[in-house]
Amino acid sequence: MARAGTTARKTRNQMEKRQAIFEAALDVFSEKGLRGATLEQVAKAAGLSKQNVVYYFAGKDEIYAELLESLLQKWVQPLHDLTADGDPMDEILTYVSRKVQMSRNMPRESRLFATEILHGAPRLGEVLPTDLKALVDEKAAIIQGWMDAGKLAPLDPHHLIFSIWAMTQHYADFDVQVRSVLGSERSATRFEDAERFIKDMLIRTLRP
Amino acid sequence: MARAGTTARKTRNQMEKRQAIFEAALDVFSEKGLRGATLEQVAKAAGLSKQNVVYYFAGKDEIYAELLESLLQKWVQPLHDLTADGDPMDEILTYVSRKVQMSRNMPRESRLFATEILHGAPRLGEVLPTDLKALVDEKAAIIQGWMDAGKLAPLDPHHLIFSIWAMTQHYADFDVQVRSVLGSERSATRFEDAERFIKDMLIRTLRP
DNA sequence: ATGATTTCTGCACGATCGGTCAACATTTTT
DNA sequence: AAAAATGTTGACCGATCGTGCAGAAATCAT
Repeated sequence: MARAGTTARKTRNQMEKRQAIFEAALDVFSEKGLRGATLEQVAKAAGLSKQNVVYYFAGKDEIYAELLESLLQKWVQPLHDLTADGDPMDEILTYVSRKVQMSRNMPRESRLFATEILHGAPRLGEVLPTDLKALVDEKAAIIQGWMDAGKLAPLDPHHLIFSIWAMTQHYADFDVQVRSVLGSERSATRFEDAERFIKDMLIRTLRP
Repeated sequence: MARAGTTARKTRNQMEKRQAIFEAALDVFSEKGLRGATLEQVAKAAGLSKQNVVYYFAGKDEIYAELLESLLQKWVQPLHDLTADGDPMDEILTYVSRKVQMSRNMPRESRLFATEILHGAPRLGEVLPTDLKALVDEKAAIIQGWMDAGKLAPLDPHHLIFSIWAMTQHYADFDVQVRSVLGSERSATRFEDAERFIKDMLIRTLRP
């Protein structure tokens, strides 16, 4: 057959190889960007030949696009899990915890999205003003409800979410800078320190 | 002569052309990244031919390196201007103002540095652990002094500076996302709203 | 075992990019 | 005005990259 993946049906082997390519692509793309990375670097990182990679994916752009799409869900999951059920402050601090945890454990994913958005999000342009906006609006409404009920200090919920994104992701995206400024000793505990700092800041800010 | 710029002496014309190339390079590099941008795109944006650009600069990498270096000073100036002389809260809020202003008026510069650091800062790796660290340590010591004097609530000054960087630069680096989530109406006032939000947050946080 | 299907490679094309060089044009200097 | 220095362009080269394709190799079904 000409190429794998032309049909929706995927064998076990195909899934594994595709997964290996995804993993390699995440490594390479997050470090060098889409345009800065080469197919051969991805292939080598996946332990395959360049032509073999093309057998499993139509091309470089398709790998990148599918990788981005496959990570999107996981990336916004913590915000999804913020619900109106729990205690307001707890919900927000738990969200911060999970976001810091993601910066620590998934820095490649963070940098991948950061680079994409930084360059204008040409491959996310469709989903940002629809899905992401709807999600943020929904959660902002919940937070607004808490504020209206006097359970949190009144602040703009959208910008509150932005500030949490910014502060938490900063430690993944700009890790080199953070480590350089902190020095080698303080760098060891940078994520714990960051989590504590951000939580302290939000507690002081949001306390009614 | 083989090339301009081989000697340190620069004529008026050379300075102007080099400036035009810098301006064009800032446009192109901040949007596409170093590897994603081509010399011809820079040349076209500068109104010159590709060969003519190479006449004024040794090559693409040199343009990028010199551009980065020429912007570095301007980029950290606001932090330099934070001194122990003024009122603690005023100094910090003024710093926030200037950083938000830079995100609004110099988004290309912000994205240029963001991309560079995101990709490991291979061309800044020397200056981050020395100059930048020294600068941040100095200002962190000032803030720490204010906290010790009971003029500000006690918090980690380094992470305080990181959080200000993160929140303010977020509105330049991830502008597409911010605008998508806010929608067209609310986007119009995003920088004013952000400045107010961040200041409110810091006032509540740092109030002793 | 044998034929069909899947997986992988060798070869190579076309395009693009960064950079070189010689020649030509313009400006400045004497 | 002549000469020298500076500025600009056209033609081109080597390298790299993404991709297509024929066919070999391996795996699987019968």
